[in-house]
Amino acid sequence: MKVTIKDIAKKANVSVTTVSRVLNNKPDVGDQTRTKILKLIEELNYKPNSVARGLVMQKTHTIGLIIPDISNPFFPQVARAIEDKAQKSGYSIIFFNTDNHLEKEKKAVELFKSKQVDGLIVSLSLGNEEILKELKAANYPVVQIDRSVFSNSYPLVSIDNKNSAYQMVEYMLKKGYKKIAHITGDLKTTTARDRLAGYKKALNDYQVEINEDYIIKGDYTQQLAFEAMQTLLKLKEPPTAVFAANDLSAAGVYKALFAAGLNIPADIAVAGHDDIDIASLLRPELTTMRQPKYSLGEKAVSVLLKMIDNYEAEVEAQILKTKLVIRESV
Amino acid sequence: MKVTIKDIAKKANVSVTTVSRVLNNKPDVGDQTRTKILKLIEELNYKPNSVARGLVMQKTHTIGLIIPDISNPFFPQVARAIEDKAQKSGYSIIFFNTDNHLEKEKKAVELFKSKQVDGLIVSLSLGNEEILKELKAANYPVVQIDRSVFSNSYPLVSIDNKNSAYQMVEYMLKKGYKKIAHITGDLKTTTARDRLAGYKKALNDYQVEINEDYIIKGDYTQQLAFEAMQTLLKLKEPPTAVFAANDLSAAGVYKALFAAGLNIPADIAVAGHDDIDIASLLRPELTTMRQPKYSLGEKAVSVLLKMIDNYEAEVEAQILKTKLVIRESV
DNA sequence: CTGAAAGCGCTAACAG
DNA sequence: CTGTTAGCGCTTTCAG
Repeated sequence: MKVTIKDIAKKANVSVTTVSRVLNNKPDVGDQTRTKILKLIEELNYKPNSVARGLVMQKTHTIGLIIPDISNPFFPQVARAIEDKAQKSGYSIIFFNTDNHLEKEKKAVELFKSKQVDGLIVSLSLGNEEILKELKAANYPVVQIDRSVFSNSYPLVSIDNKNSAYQMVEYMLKKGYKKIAHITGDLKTTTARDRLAGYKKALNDYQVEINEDYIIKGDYTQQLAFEAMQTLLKLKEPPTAVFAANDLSAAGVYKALFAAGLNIPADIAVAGHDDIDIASLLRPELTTMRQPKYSLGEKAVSVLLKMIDNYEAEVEAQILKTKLVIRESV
Repeated sequence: MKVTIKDIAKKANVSVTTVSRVLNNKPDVGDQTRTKILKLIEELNYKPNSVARGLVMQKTHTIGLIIPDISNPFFPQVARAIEDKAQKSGYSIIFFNTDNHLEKEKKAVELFKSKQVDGLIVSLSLGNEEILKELKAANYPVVQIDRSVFSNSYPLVSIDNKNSAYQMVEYMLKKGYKKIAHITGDLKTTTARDRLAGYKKALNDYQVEINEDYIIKGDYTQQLAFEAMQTLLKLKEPPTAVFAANDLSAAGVYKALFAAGLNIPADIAVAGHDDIDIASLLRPELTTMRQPKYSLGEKAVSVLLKMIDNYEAEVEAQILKTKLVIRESV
């Protein structure tokens, strides 16, 4: 059967305490005893049961990750960074996909609490401020990633979405485009709202009137962006450029444009946001704003670990920089 | 502080045993007592500690997932399916990236054992048969996904890679291509070896001589495929078609071809494998073999759960079908 | 229908 | 330097 600390103790003729001491590299163990025990551990291939350890230590060395969808190309790199960083620090990652579904987000939090994870990295939807309030009241370590649903509660690791969108639209404006449409992201998220705000601000600052027909609601998916673009094309006066809220949406725009026999950027210019892998693979290559996806993940973990180690420590939001990546589509 | 079963018991003036009974929906509890306890649980917002439960039940309702890299576009969909299916069955997923690194794979297994996960879904590299043998000896529930490193030990959920590659090459052959090169995947994996075998077999069956210069070792990454294609182009007699071991490699091939000012498929035809999202986004759209990624993940979980529930149950390998997706690149 | 007692595997005072 | 004791939060006989 499974070998436990007792087995080691018995075979070594010592108490479990002593075994526990060598397991945890504590002093106060005779050299002879120590080596004897170490040998036994080796021989019997004993591995401490971390569930038992977790129970007494009140610490599981596990982090819960709550994201909308790991198969959305933005998240794998973030998740990879999170797992890398966690791995290095001796933590494991349990992940949970929510599809931005409020009920699933709640379920995830309950699950993680019952699993006694040491902290949470979350990307929630607007409407779930309650969750964070409760967590906060219980002093649970949490960091928000990508989007914030309740900014004053927990540190956020993200980018300045408004400014990032602004930069892109400004670039388009400076290129001479005036009829710029915007396909939004899921407006249940702060990121989508902020990008929309950035788009509007840029137009305002450059004295270009905002045309509500040019703002179509999307949800960050290719499919909806495809349909949005079709709507845009049916306009009396179609736009000459479109800023898609993310690259996946830009890909949907590409498809609609190709289907209509239009050329990018000659007929209509297209910009995206995020710089996911496919951006440089699209033809023409997509002009977009690069998010430091890997860094976001790393930072989130380091901020969280700081909170875990010392809840009182001052942990600040980390707003990383995006970068305009000029390629061929604008 | 955290509310425990004891707190509930105390407030309800009953023993913890009774509370435990209602927690687990056991009979033999008076209606009055039950409702009283239920009310208290609600009021105090009590959630059972699953670490403690896991310790006594010897069951954590957790599955360990060992994959090379979640940010490789093939895996997110698989991972999503795994998490979905697990979630539905009350299990959580801890994931671990190994980069096909033998040491990391070992570390992952050790970690998961110490965490007492109920089972493992693994995608390992050749050279780590030992791991599986040990696991097997300990009767640990494991299912291999995508690739097998030790076929007779544990069930494999995957596709018939040899046959799949064969189909693609056969299609190219029938299209009239004779000078077909192959950029392999990472030959530390069975998938890459099988695809290579399928490629060779197709050429043989169609009496096309195998030209070793046309077989370039890759590792499933875009970068190496890019370089491989450059090598191919320098050949005295460059190929007229190339079968890349996966779509990511095909993307690398695209880049090299574009850089050389060549047209696809006019100058050189390109085929991939897997049908990841970008395949239909590339221009020209990529002809490839579709892997049922989501199904692979689902099946892996259901096979594993069967093993967990009853280790003796006969669980068979699941070899799913791939599908030739003809688009524009061949 | 209910409770007392034991124990899952481990750590942590406290003695000696 | 080492062992005894208690206990983490929960489930499970076994009595009553």
